[in-house]
Amino acid sequence: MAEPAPSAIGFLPLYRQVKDRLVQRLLSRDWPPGHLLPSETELAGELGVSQGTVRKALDEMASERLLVRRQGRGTFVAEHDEERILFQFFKLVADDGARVFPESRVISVTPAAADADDRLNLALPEKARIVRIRRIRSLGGRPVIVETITVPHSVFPGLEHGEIPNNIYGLYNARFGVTVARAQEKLKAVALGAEDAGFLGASAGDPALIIDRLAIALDGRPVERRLSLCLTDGFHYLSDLT
Amino acid sequence: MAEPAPSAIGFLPLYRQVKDRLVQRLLSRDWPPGHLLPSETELAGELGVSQGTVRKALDEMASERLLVRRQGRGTFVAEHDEERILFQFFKLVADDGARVFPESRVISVTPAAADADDRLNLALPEKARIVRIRRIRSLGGRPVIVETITVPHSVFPGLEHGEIPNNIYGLYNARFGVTVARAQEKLKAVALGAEDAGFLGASAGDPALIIDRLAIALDGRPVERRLSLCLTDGFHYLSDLT
DNA sequence: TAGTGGTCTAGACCACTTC
DNA sequence: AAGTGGTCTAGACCACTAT
Repeated sequence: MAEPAPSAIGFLPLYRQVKDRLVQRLLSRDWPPGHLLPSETELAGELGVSQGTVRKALDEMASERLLVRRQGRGTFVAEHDEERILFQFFKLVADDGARVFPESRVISVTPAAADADDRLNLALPEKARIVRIRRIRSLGGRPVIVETITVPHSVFPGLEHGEIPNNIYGLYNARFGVTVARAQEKLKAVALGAEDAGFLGASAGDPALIIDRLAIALDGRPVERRLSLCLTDGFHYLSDLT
Repeated sequence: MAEPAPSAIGFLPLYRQVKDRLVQRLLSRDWPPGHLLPSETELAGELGVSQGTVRKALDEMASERLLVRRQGRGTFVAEHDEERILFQFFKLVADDGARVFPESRVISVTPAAADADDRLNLALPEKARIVRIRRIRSLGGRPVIVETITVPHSVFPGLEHGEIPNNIYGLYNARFGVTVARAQEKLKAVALGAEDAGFLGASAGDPALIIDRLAIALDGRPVERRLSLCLTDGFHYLSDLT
């Protein structure tokens, strides 16, 4: 690690090599969520680099929300608690600005064969199996979201057996060792169909926001596709352009 | 600047003080967009701090897109060119992923008194004047957005006289010295009204995405409110959750 | 070749938390 | 008082750009 370690594809700084090694330890669950990492000085000693180089790697991982740094206490592996979900992944906010974590009522959990659309989005091979979860989510007691989650059976084997908790990313993490690191959402306005309108206590043809999310795991794999059909009277999708 | 400079409200690191001074020079137009800043070493000498401290201030400003750093060339003041607008502020993307800068056809430019809603959003006093711009924007030749822009007359005096270019943030910058630094967007799904449907070649009642943007200038003032009514067949709003 | 930003090091001290 | 991350410094060398 003391060597410059030139790479065929340009130049890879030492702090990036350090970061890659630390990410590996997250992937291997060597350091599970909530775990306290060794101090910068200890890591520097272990890896044979200076404390400043370790620092740069840790700072970059913290900026990607993989770690949480707390002065005086230490550096911790980030957790998928409700607060993180609420701010990083749940963008629907009441018009008065209040952020509320939605409650969920599961409608169905169905194993099935992946169709062409699923295979394309989740990068799955022919004949792959998926699990589809359908649930209604409520904000302040009012049903406002019809959610359809599609995940590869290979990534979450046996997901269809057992409870589906409200915070499903916490389950992915705890039961399957899969950490959702980031996501991409595509939004459109659509007219509600009869069935969805029924779930939401609205009328067929009413406008609704459809959020098409693809969630990416720590290792870069797409691990979940989620379609959310949302009523937006009283709520809005909040997007910060920074 | 060599003093720790303790503050009544906690502790303000030296690099933040340096950053504040550099931001002031941007605000004062001492360094206009596109300008090449002095090198890190020169700035460090001028300000009486180490090069590493200047570096940290510049890095933070670059991460906020106020500056652009280019190895071997220098550090430049960011510009509001089309490319930046396209990636930072224009989130509507063709379904095949192509990013296209929209063309604009101005419908009206109207000075008026600010209503209660305008005053609330733009933090304006009673009896303030505003200018309202209405235009139709097209993607690939097809009209898909009805845009209503509301700006304080006090911030952009005389805006109503003269051409409204397609890239209006470039105009704010060049003609009025106002740099839009960030924005917040609130999205809802709505049913199209008859007039808007006419502009877009759609039918009244069709679902549309409404984007309610508040743009914030470099100094933190809200300087523009923009309502965009968008058709989303063939296009979507792209949001990255990182 | 000269100048810029980017990386890396070593060491000092500060602010915050815990014991 | 001890340990952590956060700041600041000084200096060396590397990668990239322009001339």
